[in-house]
Amino acid sequence: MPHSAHAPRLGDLERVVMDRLWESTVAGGDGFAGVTVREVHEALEKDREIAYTTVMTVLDRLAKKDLVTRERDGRAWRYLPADTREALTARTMRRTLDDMEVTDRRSALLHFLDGASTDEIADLKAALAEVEARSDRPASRGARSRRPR
Amino acid sequence: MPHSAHAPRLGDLERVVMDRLWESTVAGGDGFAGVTVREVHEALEKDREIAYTTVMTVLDRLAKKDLVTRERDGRAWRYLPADTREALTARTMRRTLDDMEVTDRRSALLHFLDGASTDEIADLKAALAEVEARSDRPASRGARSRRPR
DNA sequence: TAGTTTGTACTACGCACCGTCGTATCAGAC
DNA sequence: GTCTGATACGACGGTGCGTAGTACAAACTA
Repeated sequence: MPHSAHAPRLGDLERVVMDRLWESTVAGGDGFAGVTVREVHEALEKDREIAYTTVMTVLDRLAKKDLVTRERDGRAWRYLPADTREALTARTMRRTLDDMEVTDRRSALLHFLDGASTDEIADLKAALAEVEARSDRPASRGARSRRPR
Repeated sequence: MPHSAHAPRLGDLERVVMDRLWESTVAGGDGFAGVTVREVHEALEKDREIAYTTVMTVLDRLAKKDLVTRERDGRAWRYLPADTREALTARTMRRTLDDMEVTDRRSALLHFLDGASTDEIADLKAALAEVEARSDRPASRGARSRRPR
């Protein structure tokens, strides 16, 4: 198992920038090749005053943390989220669970469910059903076996 | 929804100290009234060199973050973990899930399960069964309020 | 081709958090 | 009244993050 990189904590601005990248990913659809610093900056500037270089620094740090990747596009870089929001969320949750070295995992999960809405419980059951279906038919590879590296 | 207190991040030493408190809680059993700075210090000193006041500072900070509570005992304070390891773990996980504002929670949970062992899946199912049993018999009070020690 | 624009790279500053501890001080036991 | 065990308070260095300036290279443009 290729134990992926940890999931570092996100600062407030880092989070806003990630939000922006994720948003662009959705909007951009399949052939999405990332956004430039300028694009992120212009988007953020609609809400608050912020320097272009600030955005650049943040993007740079996110890249160093492997939360985003980047590809050259002429002189500029195009930044892409390394993971979906959902994958990063899951990784962070998992890291918490692993790091805390709980002795009674069932109890921890119980506490977790304690704070869950009925909607969320339904989501969880759906997810559970899905992994089970998956392991029932391990041959059906393709669509779902794509791991979010 | 009454969004409970946040779950601040733990530093390395803070974590070690919490570990110690939790350990004492288990060992101390029911009438456990907390440990003193001295006791924590003596325990930590077995593994590494560390000043008494360092331990005091850490305990103090943990108290300020409401991760531990303290009660007077003569001139000294006795410190107790505010939550079990399991409860804190769950709260931290929940916080991640809530804060990340996932649009597709089912997908996030699916990713989460992706990293789970079969053991863990079993734990999760057990926990799920438990909350369901609980909500099936909402009249059976006592059960809900009895904390899973 | 010289100036303007557009983009990055590098450096820096202030603040908050955390590991680390020293010093001051205070309440009791002798 | 001094000694001991305890706290309170303050401080310093490192690191992460928000913030941005400056220096410099490439590409357009007049």
